[in-house]
Amino acid sequence: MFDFKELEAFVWIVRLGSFRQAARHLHLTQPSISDRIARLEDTLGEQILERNQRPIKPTLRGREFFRHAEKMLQARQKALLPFQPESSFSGTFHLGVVETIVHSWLPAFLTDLSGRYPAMTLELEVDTTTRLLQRLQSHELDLAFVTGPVELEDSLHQRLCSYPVSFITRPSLLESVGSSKELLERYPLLTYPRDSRPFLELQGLLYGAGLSHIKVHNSGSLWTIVRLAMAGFGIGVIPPVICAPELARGELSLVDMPISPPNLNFYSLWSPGHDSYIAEAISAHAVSFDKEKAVDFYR
DNA sequence: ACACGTTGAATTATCATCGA
DNA sequence: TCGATGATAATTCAACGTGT
Repeated sequence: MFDFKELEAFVWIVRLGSFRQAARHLHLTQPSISDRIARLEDTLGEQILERNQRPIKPTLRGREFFRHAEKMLQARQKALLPFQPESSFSGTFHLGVVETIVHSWLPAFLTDLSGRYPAMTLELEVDTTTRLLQRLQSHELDLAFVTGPVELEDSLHQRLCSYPVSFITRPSLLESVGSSKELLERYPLLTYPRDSRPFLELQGLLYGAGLSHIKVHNSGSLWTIVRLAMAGFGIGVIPPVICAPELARGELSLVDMPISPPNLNFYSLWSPGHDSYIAEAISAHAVSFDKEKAVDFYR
C-alpha cells in the first residue's frame, strides 16, 4: 500500500510539472522523488504520470487519482491538526509583500508573528503585485499581501486594509508657486511602476481631467519616491501612511489637487491545499491585527 | 547496555534522452 | 553540442529488532 510521502511527491509533481521542482519544494533530491513515484506506480499497477512531455502531466487516471490524493493529504492534515499546537510550526514560510505594507504595519506584524511562531523561519519577498501573484501561482510563495482587487485562479483571499493615495511634496516647492495647479504643471509626478494598478488609475484620472500632458515618473521603490519628493524633484502620488514621520516633521506636506486617486485596497492571498493551514492562520492573524496601532507605533 | 544485522529512505554519481 | 531532465546503481545513515 502507498504511503503519504508517495502521495505528497505525486501531488507536487502534478502542481509544479517537474520531478526536480517537486524535489526542491519538498527539500529532497530528484532520485528520491523518482523512487517515491516508482513505488506508487508499482502499487497502483500502472503509470500515472506522462514522462514524455513538459511540463509533466498526469495520465487520465492519474488526474482522477490526483483528486483523491489531495483529499487524502487534506484529511491527514485535518486529523493531525488538534495534536499540533500553532506555535510548534518550525518550517520556512515564504511571505510576499508589496512595499506599501512594508512601510506601514509589516514590522509590527512580523514582531507579533515571531511571538506566535517562535520556531518558524521567514523568507520575505518584497515585489510588485504582478510578480508576487506569479510567484504565488508557481507555489514559490505560501502567502502574499498584495494590492487588489485580486483575480487569481485557484486562490483564496481576505481583505486586509485600505489606504488613501495623496499628492505629497516638499513644502518649499508649494511655496515657490502660486497654486497646486501650477505645481502640477511645473513638476513631474512620481508614482508606482507602469504595470501597476495605482499608475493606470492615475493615468486615467489625468486623462479625464485634461491633464494627460503631465509628466509622470515611475519607480518600483516607494522609498525612492519619498526621497525624490523630499529633495524637491517632483510630487509623490503615494499613500501618506508610508511617510507619516516625514509628514509629521514637516519635511513633506500633502497637496490638494483637482483630481483625487482612489484608495488602495490590500488583500492577503494564498493557494488552498493540504499544507496551506499555516498560510490561512497567518492570513487570519493579518486580518485581525491592529494595523492602525502598528502604524502609530512606528511613527 | 551493547553489538550486530536488517531495512528503508535518503544521498551522490552517472547515464540516456530530448529539445533548442 | 549543450543544458536540463528523469532513471538507475552504489553507497550512506538512522531506526529498529534481536541476541547476548
